[in-house]
Amino acid sequence: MNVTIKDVAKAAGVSVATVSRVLNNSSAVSDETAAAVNETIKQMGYSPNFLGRNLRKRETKNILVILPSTEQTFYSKIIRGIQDAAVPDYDVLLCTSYSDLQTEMRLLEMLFNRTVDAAVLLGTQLSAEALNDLNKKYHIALCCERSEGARLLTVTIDNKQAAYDAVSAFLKKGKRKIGLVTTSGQTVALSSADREEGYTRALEEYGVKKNEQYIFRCSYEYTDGKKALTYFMSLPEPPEAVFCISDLLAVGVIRQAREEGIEIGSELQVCGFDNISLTEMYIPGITTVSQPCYEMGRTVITKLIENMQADSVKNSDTVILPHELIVRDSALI
Amino acid sequence: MNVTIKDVAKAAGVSVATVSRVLNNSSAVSDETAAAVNETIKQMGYSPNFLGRNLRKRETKNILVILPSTEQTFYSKIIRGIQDAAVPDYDVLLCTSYSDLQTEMRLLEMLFNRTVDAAVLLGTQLSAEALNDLNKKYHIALCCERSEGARLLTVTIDNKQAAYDAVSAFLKKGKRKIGLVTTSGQTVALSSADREEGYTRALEEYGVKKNEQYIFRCSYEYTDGKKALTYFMSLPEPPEAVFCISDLLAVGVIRQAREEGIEIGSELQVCGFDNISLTEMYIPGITTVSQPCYEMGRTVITKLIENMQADSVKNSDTVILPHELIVRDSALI
DNA sequence: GTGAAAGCGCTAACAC
DNA sequence: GTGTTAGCGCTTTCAC
Repeated sequence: MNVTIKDVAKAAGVSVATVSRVLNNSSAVSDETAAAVNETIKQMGYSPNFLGRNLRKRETKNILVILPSTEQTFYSKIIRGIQDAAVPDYDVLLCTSYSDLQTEMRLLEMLFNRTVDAAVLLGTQLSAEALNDLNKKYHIALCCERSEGARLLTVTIDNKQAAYDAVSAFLKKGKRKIGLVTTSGQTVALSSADREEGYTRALEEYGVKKNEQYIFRCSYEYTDGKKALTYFMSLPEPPEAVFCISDLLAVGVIRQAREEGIEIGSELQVCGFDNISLTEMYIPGITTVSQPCYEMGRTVITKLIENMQADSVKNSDTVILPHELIVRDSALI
Repeated sequence: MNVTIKDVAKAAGVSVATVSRVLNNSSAVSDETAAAVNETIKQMGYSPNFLGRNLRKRETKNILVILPSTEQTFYSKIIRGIQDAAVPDYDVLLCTSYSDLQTEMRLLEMLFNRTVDAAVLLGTQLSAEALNDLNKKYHIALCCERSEGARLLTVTIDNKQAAYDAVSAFLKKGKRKIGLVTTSGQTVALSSADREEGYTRALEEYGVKKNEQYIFRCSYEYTDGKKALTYFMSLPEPPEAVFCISDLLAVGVIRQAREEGIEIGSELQVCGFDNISLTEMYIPGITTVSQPCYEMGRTVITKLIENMQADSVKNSDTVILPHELIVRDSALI
C-alpha cells in the first residue's frame, strides 16, 4: 500500500542498498544510476520511512524542548534561538508541561523510548537528584533555570545579580521602601529564590532593614500582581517602589494602581523581569530586566549538540550570559 | 549497552513474546509471569524502544501541530484544547513554521516520513490544491483558518460575521468614519480577507461608502498598528473608530494614540480581534472579538482522531464555532 | 499460557 | 559501483 525502499529498488531495477545510498548521498553510486533512482523516487512519490531508518541508526535527530507553558511570550525568542541552532541538523519538538511534574515525566518518556535524542528543559519540577540521574543516561540541558546540586549543562543568567542591579537602582535614587512581588517559594525553580536573594542583598548593602511586610508572595499570574498592589496600598506606609520577579506581575501591579488612582512612575515606581514584548507596548512602558533569550537558546543547543556528537566526557557546565536593565516610564531609574 | 526486550526476556526466563504481551497488557499472560516480568522490567530499568514498536505497528501516536509563530499568546488556549483532547492517547508535538512556506514543508516531512500520524495546521502557506493533495494521503486538519477550495477537516469561526458584528456595532453607535487595519492581502490565509469582507458588508448595509483612505494595509506587528494611527491622524478627516484584524495591531494603534495625545474611547474608538490576554490587561481594556480557542482545539483533535480511527470515509467538513464581541474601555460599543 | 519465528523499512558490512 | 544479507527492537501470527 505505501511505497517502500524495496518498491523503488524494484522499479528502478537496482538493489535496496543502492537506493539507500542515493537517499543518503553516500559514496560510490554512478551518476546515471543515481539519476535514475532519483527519477523513480520522484515518480513514485517515495518518502523514506524514518521509523526504519531511526531504528537502524539508533537516533532520530529530534530534540525535545519542554516548555512550562505556552501562554508566556517570554519563551518565544529562546525557541527561535533553539531552532536556529538546531535546524537543519535536528528537528525541534516543543511540548508543554504546564509546570506539572506528572506531565513533565510523561514527556521525558520520549527520551526513554527513543522518540528523541535529547531534551532541553526551560524550567522543571524535577529534583536535582532526578536531573543528575537523567543526565547520566541521556542528553539533557537546562535553560533559564538552574538546579542547586544538579550538575548538567545549564544556560542561564545571574538572577541574583540581576535583581540586585534593579533594586539597587531604586536605592540609588533614594527609595528605601521597596516592595517585592515574588512566588511563594514552594517551587523547585530557583530563579525566583535567586531574585529574592538579590533584592535582599541590595537592601543590606544600603543598610535598609528587610521588611517582610513589603514582600508579597503569590503565583505568576497577572491577577496576583493586582492583588499585590492592593495589599501594598493597604499598608500604613506603602512602598515607593516595587520590584516584581516577572513582567506579568508588574503589569498586574500597574493595572491595579491605575484602578486605585495611583500614578505609576511618580507616586509608585515599578520594575518587572524578563522584558517580554508587552513591556514595551504597555502604557506606561515598563522598566524591566532583559535576558539574552535568543542567545541563551542558541547556546544551549549548540553545546547540547556538541555533547551528543562528542564521545569524550560530557559538558555539564553552567553558562552565565549577561542581563541588562531596561529603563522605561514605569520607573526612571 | 541499552537494555532491550530480549535482555528482559532472558533475565526473566521467558520469551520476548511474553514480555511484549506484558508490556501491552494483552490477553493470556498468567498473573505470576506478568508479575515476574514486571519485576525484572523495573529492576533493569527497561523502557521499550518506540522506534521498534512504531515500525512494527506502523504508527507513532504522535500528532504534529504547526504553529505560525510562538510569539502569539493567541495560540496558547488552542494548544491546551488540543492537548486535553489528545493526551494520553496521543502525544502532541508543537513546531513553528514562522509563516514560512519552506519551513512548513520541512515540518510536513514528519508526516511523510512517519514521524507523526497526523498534523494540525493553525495557519498555512499552502495552496488549496496542495492541501487537497495532502488530505488524500494523510490525516490533516486546519484550525483557525480556512482555505478556499480546499476540502479538509476545518475548525474555525465565521470571520466575516465576526467582523461584521464589530463594525456594525460602531455603526449603530452613529460612527460613520471607520478605519480598518488589516494585512496587505498577499497572504494565503483567508481570515484577514474574510474580516475585511465583514467590514465592507457592514458599511454597505448602513449605506456608508467604503473609503480606501480609511484602510491601512500592513503586517501583523505591533509597530504596524502604530504606523496606522499616525497615518489615520494625518488624514483631513480622521476616522472616529478603528477596527483592527488583530489585537496586537489594536495595541499599536492605542499606544501611538497615547503618544500623539489622542484620547482612546472618546476621541477615537478601537476594536481588536482575538481577545488575547493582553486586551484585558491593557490600559485601557481593549474591545475585541473572542474566538472559542480552547473549544476549537478540542474539536479539531477529537474529529481528527475520529478520522484516524475510522476506516470509513474521512470527515472533511468545516466546523464553525461561535464568536463573541467583548466590550471594554477602548470602544464602548 | 507460552514460545518460535516472520517481518515492519531501513542501513551498513561485506562480497564481488 | 553494485548486490546480498544481517539485524536494529518490537509485535503478532501460528503452533503447541
